Formats: sequence, structure tokens, C-alpha cells
Amino acid sequence: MDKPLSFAEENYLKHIFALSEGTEDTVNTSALAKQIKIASSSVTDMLKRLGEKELIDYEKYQGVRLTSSGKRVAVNIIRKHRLWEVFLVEKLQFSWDEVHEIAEQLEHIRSPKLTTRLYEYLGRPKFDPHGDPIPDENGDFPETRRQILSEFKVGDSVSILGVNDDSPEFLQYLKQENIGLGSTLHIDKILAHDKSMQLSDANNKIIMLSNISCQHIFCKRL
Amino acid sequence: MDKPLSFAEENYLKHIFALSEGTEDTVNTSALAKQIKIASSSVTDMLKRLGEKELIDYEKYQGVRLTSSGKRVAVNIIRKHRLWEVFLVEKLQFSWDEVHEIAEQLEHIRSPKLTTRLYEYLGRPKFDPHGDPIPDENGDFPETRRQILSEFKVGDSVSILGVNDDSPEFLQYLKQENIGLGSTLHIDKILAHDKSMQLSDANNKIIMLSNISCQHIFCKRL
DNA sequence: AAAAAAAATTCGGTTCATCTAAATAACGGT
DNA sequence: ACCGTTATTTAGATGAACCGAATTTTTTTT
Ligand SMILES: [Mn+2]
Ligand SMILES: [Mn+2]
Ligand SMILES: [Mn+2]
Ligand SMILES: [Mn+2]
Repeated sequence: MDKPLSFAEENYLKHIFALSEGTEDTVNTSALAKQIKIASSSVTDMLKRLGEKELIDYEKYQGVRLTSSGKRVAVNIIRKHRLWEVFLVEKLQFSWDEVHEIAEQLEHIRSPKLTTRLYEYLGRPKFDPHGDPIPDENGDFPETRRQILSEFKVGDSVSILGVNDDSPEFLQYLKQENIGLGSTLHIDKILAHDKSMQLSDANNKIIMLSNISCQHIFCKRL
Repeated sequence: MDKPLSFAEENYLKHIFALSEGTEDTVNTSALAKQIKIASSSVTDMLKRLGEKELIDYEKYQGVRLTSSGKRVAVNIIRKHRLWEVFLVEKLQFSWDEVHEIAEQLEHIRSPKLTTRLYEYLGRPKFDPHGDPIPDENGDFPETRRQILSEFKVGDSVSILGVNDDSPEFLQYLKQENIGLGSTLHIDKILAHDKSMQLSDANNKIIMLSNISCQHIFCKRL
């Protein structure tokens, strides 16, 4: 009985993976409950089941950690999610903010051959429309080192992929300067004395950003 | 509470639609049970639920018939199914026999905008890779009158889309003559006295088919 | 080291989608 | 019109995935 995993199980694994990125720590029940937006009693239920299937290591009250087989599943879901996002943006002209919800559905389509064909069709992309790395067929993530704005040179045009610092202050500041995800900026000059950047936006409005600010913004060259 | 329909509900509606094509009759429980490969008691259960949601007209022992709202749902599922099949064949180079299973999954993806974009991307196709008609955005099916081989003329090249008669004998016969779905045939001549056709296949092998046989084969011109 | 607070689990329910076995209704042939 | 066969529904169960309330364990604070 190699029954396929349910969508629910796949989603739990994906979220456990997401929450354990960075830290070596175990993921705790309430963090998961919050992330998945579900009662923590339900999470406990599911963790028991995933534990029995050896997709996670779980001992009550001890938090949870993916086994290698659980990780394999999680990474595959993420791979499919991000490939479909690329498809939606590149081939069907969706904008970056519309694709996540649809990819939440498409990521559960089960057909290894489809995944492979899609990957080829899209030209073996390494990053999704939000700049997130797409694991390859072996589950290996590309060198992710996303470039920060301060690494670019005068004359480059970049588009904003995300931020490194999601504090309310910083985000408010960016919003006030009219910088958001997807914005396009051109680097006019870099002041020698403090490495601050003078940029112009799509409307040719001039924006000055300190080097510190520039280190908190992920971009890609256009 | 406009909760979306479950996949199971969508599938029942789709199968009810399929079984009621052609006939004006109601669809009966056991036909459905056989088609969906499920116990008929389970079918009865579901029919009650679909009846309550006014997706079907159902009275016990009386068989079942889609309401207009049920038909709308069913046709939309069929539209998505067939569009995805076109995508898989045209864009991802799948062969006709591989796509149905994957489309069974993709047909349940919920995003009207995705359906629309896909439709445009594929060039508003009217038929799927098996020659089945694709309903348009209003649920109207294209004039389906699929052409039968005997309607073509000398000099035409056609590819086989399906058959009109799925009796074992006939299918065996075609197989023996090396004619299958997707085969390409060229019409060399049509004999005047009995309207039988002399065809040549991809390997230039000559095949003779009676007019009766030709009336049982669906084709499209290449 | 207690007490208080927070985190996690257990317990008892619910809904959906399925099953098998038993009961009932409809149908077809004599 | 009756009887047997077939079709259909009912009854009773199960497992997945969720919930809220009560309980237990762990952690933090006094
Ligand atoms: Mn996403
Ligand atoms: Mn998901
Ligand atoms: Mn199909
Ligand atoms: Mn389906």
C-alpha cells in the first residue's frame, strides 16, 4: 500500500520545511499551527500520523524535524510550486502577486514526468518570479546568494525582489519612497564618501538610499 | 458559505454529464457506480448531497439529471480537462495516451483567470488531442460533427482521431492493419464501384478499407 | 521551589467520502 | 397478477481531517 500522500500531508511537510530553514532547531507545534492557520490540536493529530509514516521525527512535547524522506517530499512540493509560478508568469503573463495562490493548487499535481517536462519547457529556471531558488531534480537548491542592491553598479537597472529586513519601519520607509516588490530602479550614481545610491524610478523620480538600506533590498538586474 | 465543491462532487457531475450525452434519459445509479468505479451505495449517498445543493434533480429510484447549475459546473470541468490535454500535447510534447490521467488532476484547479489565459495561450483550441470538442467560455460546444474517413477526398492526408465502433473485431482489424490513434494515412484512390479506399501509411504500406470501415473511423485533415 | 503562564496533548465531536451487508422497490417474463 | 431477478436505497462502520474544551507538561517568573 504505497498510497500517495494527501494534500494535507504534503502541506504540513512543506510548512515544516519552511519553518526549519535557517535554524537547526526543531519546529514546534504552535508555530506550525499559526503558519498553517489551523488549531494546534489538529496539528498534534497530523504530527502523530506523519511520525508513523516516518516522514518526520516526532516525540510528544519535543517538537518535530523532517526525516530525509520527509524532506524529499517537501522539496519536491516546493520545486513544483516554484516551477508553476515561473510558468504562470513567463508563459501566461500573470503578475508576481497573482501566482502564489494558484501554485498552491498546482504544486500537488502528481506526475514526475510533467514536472520534468515543465522544467525543460521553462528552460531549467533557477529562481521563481519572487527570486526564490528552485531545487533541481535531485532536490539541490541553486546557490541562493541573492544579490542585494548595494552589490550593483552605476548604470544598472534592477527590479526589487524582496527585502532582508521586514521590520515595519523599514517597510514603511520603502513604501513612502514608493518602492515595492516589482519596482524598477535605475542606479544613477553612487556617492564615494558613504556609498549611498542615487536612483531613479519608473517616473524618473530621484530616490536616495543609504548603503545600509541598500543592503536590505534584494534585486535582480533587468 | 459558497464553499467550493469537492473534487469528488466535481467528478460525479462530470460523469453524470458524460453518461447523459446523447440520451434525453435520466442517468441511473448503477451506470454511475460502474463508471466511477465505486459502490452504488456510495453513489446514492452522493446523489442525495448533490440533490440538496440543487446541482442535480434527484428523486429516489428515479435516476438523476443535471440541473442547469450542475451542467455549468460539469461543462467547466470538461473544458479545463481538455484544455490541459491540449497544453500537455502541444506545449510539453506528451503523447495522446499519456495526458488523460494528468488532466484528471489538472481539471480541478480552480482559477477562472488561469483557464482563460490557458485558452488564449493555446490559441483558443476547439478540439482536444483526442478530437473531443472543447466548450467555449460560455459552455457552448463547437459544432462537433467529427469527420469520418469516408468524407475525405483523394490526395488528403489524415490522422486518426478515434473510432465510431469499438467492437473488439473492428479494433482487432485496425490493429492488424497497423492503424491506431494518431496514425497518419494518405488517400491514394477511391474505387468508384464500392467507394472503398486505397490508403498508404507512414511506411508507404498500402491498405485497403471498405466504405463501411471508413465510416467508422474519425479523422482530421493534416 | 512554587506558582503562574504558555505550549502541547488528549478527549469527544463533526463532516465527507467511502465501504459491506441487509432491506426494499422496480421490472420482466410467464 | 405473481415471482424471481436486478436495481437501488438504508443501515452501520471506518478513516481522514478538522474543531473546541479540558487536561497535562514544560517553561518562566517570582
Ligand atoms: Mn509561492
Ligand atoms: Mn499547498
Ligand atoms: Mn481525457
Ligand atoms: Mn477528475
